[in-house]
Amino acid sequence: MKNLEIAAIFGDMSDLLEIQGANPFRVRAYRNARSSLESMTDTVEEIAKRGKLEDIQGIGKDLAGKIVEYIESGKIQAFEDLKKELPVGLVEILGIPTVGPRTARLIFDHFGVGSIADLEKLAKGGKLLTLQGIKEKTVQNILRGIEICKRRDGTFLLGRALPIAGEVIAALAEVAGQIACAGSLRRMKETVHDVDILVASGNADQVMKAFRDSPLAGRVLVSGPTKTSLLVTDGLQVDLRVVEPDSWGAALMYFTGSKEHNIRLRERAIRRGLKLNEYGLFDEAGKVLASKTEEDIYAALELEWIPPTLREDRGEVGASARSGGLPDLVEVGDIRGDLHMHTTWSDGALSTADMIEAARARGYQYIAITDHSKSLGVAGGLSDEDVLEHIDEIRKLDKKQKGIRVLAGTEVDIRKDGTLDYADEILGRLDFVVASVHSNLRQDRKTMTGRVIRAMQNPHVRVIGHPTGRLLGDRDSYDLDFDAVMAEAARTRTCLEVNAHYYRLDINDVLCRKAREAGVKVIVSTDAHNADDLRNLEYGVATAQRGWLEKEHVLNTRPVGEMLAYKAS
DNA sequence: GCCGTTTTCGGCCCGACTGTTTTCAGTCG
Repeated sequence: MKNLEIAAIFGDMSDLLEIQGANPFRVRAYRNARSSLESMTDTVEEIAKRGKLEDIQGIGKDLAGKIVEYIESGKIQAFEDLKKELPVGLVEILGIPTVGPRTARLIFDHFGVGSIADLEKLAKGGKLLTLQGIKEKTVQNILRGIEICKRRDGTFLLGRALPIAGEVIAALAEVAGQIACAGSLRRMKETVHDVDILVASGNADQVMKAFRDSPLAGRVLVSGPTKTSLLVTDGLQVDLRVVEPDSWGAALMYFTGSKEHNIRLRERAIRRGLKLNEYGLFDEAGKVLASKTEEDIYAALELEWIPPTLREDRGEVGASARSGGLPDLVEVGDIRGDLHMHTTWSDGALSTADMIEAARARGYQYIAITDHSKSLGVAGGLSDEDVLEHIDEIRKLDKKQKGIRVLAGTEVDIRKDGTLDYADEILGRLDFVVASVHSNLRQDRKTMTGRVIRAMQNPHVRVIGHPTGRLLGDRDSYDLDFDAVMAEAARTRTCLEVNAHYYRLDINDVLCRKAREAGVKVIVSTDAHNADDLRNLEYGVATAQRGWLEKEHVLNTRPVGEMLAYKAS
């Protein structure tokens, strides 16, 4: 995807320009452009063809020219020139916590260092101490930063970090007045760098002490009167901030971000002659106009309250200024059925009966049992005979249920040529068919796209499971032309899954929004292999929210009859 | 380098914490 390639180049350019000491606003322009390109749903190639690149937020004449240059020649000369002056390895050095552009530049100018490994040797050899302004403490911080870089590899999965945040909140509940999770975790980003916890209390010292003394706490990184950062399990960094109860709303907004969303709000405040910071919204005389709740502050800026999952500066501020402009987001409680789960018939941990019971306990009106198909040997895929036998079992169990409908389903493999792993005769006997790619993952774009499209053309296939196949931090997406996939999904009334497992979250937020725009419905399912996995639904719903999806865009918010009628097979 | 409810030039978000400093620069979020 050229969007992401160009975004990465703009990101590297912004870092190198910053190290070079360029105009900070120019640096920011490149960063803004990167962020725009990363969250776009259309490809730059198409937009360029239409001559509309300058319509993209943060792209002006100059950057539009650079995008065209990259599309046509595969490189950007300005970036090549920059790399001649500064090694691109400085970008990774800038990624070390505590090392900013000035330090990176200082070190490079004296030692010509161009990688983290080289920097680590210098630091350990005591060479950095010869530099003006660097003493032992700074060296130790750089080395610690390098360690953090190596260990955390930058990110933690949402589904790992959120439970830890819950434990911290529970541990501090007694000493905290109000307490909440903020930051990217509150926005439910798929991966987070750290956990932000916000507390309102008139006695900050007591809260900070309780935090430092809690059994979860590992090494303390910084600790002042309003902020303490420390490391917990697995090197996850938790930042705790304490604010006065009167500025709770302003602080919660500020620390929830995103940074870009906050900047948008501050600009709006400035245009009104106001100032917004973490303490409140102030007029020119310094008088507080709003601070206690987020709703108050948004209202004082003539905005509707914006749900945290939308706060990414993807048009939400503008939408919130118009009455009814914000989406009425789908919620966990709207989901009536989970349509992707496994049992001991293939690679699940529970029997069919136990899985049904676990799902019923969550209050669903319907579920689909969808074990793997025959060619997925590693996951115990069911033979033709087995799947027929399993259908019988599910039908018998369904008859015994009250209040929950159990659909006989399958997660059928999409074979490498786009045909399915069961004959239509078998698929026709099932109530619900999920079709997924599990093999030959490295096909080229055209082949893979054709393969998925062919599967969608089968009238029995209601949804494509984990459509991109990515595994967060471990495996990239298949190479798919999503414009073509979405168009065919809309035409055939085939849904795309939002696989809710926090290791997948597939499709992601950006593709959810694209699906909405393309008129494609999604189905949020857990792909549960045990009872605990069923709880992952909240991550999938949050991803749908981040993609601006409303109840009507999510098929499994509908009653079972209506859901099944959507693609009549 | 972008962008327009003050606009096509002159702005561009704001404060806390740390370390190396005697009043502030750098980094971070």
